[in-house]
Amino acid sequence: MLDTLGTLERTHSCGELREKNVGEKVVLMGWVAKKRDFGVLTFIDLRDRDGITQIVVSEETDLDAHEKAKAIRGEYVIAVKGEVFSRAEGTHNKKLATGDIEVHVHEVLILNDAKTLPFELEKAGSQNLASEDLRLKYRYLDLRRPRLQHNIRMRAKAVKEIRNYMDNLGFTEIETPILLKSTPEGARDFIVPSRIHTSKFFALPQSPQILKQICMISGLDKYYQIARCFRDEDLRADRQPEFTQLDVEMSFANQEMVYRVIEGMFTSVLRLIDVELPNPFPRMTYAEAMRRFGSDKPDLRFEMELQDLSETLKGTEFAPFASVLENKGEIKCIVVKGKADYSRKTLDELQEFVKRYGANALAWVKVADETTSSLLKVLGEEAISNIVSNVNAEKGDLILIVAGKKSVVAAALGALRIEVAKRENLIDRNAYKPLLVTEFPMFEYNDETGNYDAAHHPFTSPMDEDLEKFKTAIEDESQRHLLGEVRAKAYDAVINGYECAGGSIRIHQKSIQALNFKALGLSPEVARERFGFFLDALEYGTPPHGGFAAGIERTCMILCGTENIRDVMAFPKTASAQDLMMDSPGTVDDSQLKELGIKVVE
RNA sequence: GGAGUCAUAGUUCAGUUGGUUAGAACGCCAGCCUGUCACGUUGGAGGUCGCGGGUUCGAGCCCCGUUGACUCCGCCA
Repeated sequence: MLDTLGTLERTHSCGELREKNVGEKVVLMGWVAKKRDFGVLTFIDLRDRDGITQIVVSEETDLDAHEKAKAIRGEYVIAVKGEVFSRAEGTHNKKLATGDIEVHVHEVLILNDAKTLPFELEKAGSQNLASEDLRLKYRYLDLRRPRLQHNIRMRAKAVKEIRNYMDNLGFTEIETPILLKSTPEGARDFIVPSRIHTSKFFALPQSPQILKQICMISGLDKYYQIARCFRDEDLRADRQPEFTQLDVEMSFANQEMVYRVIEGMFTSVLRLIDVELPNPFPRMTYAEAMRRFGSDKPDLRFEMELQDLSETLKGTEFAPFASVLENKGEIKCIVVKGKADYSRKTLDELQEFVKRYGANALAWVKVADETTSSLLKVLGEEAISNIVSNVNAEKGDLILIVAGKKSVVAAALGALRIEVAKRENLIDRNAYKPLLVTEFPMFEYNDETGNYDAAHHPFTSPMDEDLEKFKTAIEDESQRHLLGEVRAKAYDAVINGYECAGGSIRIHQKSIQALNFKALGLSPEVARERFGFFLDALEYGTPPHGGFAAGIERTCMILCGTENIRDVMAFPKTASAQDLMMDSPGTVDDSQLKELGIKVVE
């Protein structure tokens, strides 16, 4: 028979009692984390959100309470009444915050029992957690782990800090609809059928982009929102189909003003973990980031920058390299300090690794008394020694070389740089290195369609310096390739290699917007069909404006020191976008479908 | 859409060259135990080796397929 709570109230949490509370009568409630039974004496580790307190029940002094304690099992929910005692000398537990005291209990209430859990929450002395699918199925149990509880609370603190910060700067929190209209470009939409308008569909927002711009046209001036966003795309360790952004837009703003808001926001949030970010953040153009790090989101916690060998190898007779250089490709490398002793097996692994990014091969030079290289036969000793001296490699270093298309070399070496840093433990876990990446390209060439797509989104403003180029490329068909050179007023904030925020200054003049649609290959009719209301709005006095969106989960991953987005979300989905606890997505009744006018085709 | 890794007791894992009755630790159940906190100790229960097919005298192990989890490429304006 279970006990009832009645009017009993907790006096303390399980994490707060200390030496100074000795002698106090207390009531604690929580879950049984562990029971240690000594026959006439029983110890219970009682856990709640705040910590663990040791409970002692003795048969000698409290026969009834002890009888009850005997029946208690793991994860039972109990309430105890007792008195705080200082622990006897030699029995203090330094591993517990409450380890200097214990509660001697004279009354035990069993508020609820519990089945044996399908997995142990945390095995003492072991890092091994139960498999992820099991923990996701029983997410409510996994969430009992102190680590996850800490992360969830850290996330709440971060969001609260962000609200304070934005509010102090005079921004207004504005909610925008979750039921919007589908637009075909960008990510795939989640669509929602309408019962009232059979055969018509809403779409969930990929982001509130257009609506926040409309807010600027409305004169709301400074908008922000902690906005849920939905994208029906494949997942990654840092990507979920629904996620949360701090979405910000401001009027009469230039890039510098937006940068200050971004810097201040991350600075105030990182202070939650006692980290002081530099002010201002270091900056790098997109071109420089790609050149030096092979990535638009470089991790600056370690060096190992990419170095260019194209000049060194100019005129080489080695056909693969010669043809790469002829076709405007690149030959670049990274120097791995002191790793000339890498085995053939390791180098093979790394070669397989870069092949994923489209590289044909990974060449290497081991600098030693007798320098060896996979290229020795084809390039000759002199060329190898030129490479060694031009990249400032020293004895004991390993040079890893990739040749190919610029984009492939950047992707392969950029990823290899991180892979090697992880293998060699070169990343300082306590370092926090922010970076503003600026001057992103306005367009990306699409190999499949032969079109230029918006690199950021179709409302991004070109840089003033590139406006002429932009216009020429659109007006003169033969100069279309210039689109690839136009830079945008677009920027990202990167911390420790994670793209934590991104944004742009928007186009606020209708004529430029029309040109941009033309550049993107959107006919006026199609543009009107998709964005007509927005184009209309642009005509009624649109202020210059811009903003950014910051990923709440990625920011929290950094705050919590985890590399997995599921660790900072209460109810995440699996890599195949399922919820194993609710078993969603699921089917719906035929009657529901009928009402919506929808037929499922098998 | 593609690739890789993994799947054996409730959990985490081991399982030799394909060969008798598939093991360990933790957890669970029962007993003993007055200072534990990874309690100790005695005993016990617990297995469709993810699923389907194949090779073989014989498959946890080899082959094919499939499902799921994770990671990556593509994708993510």
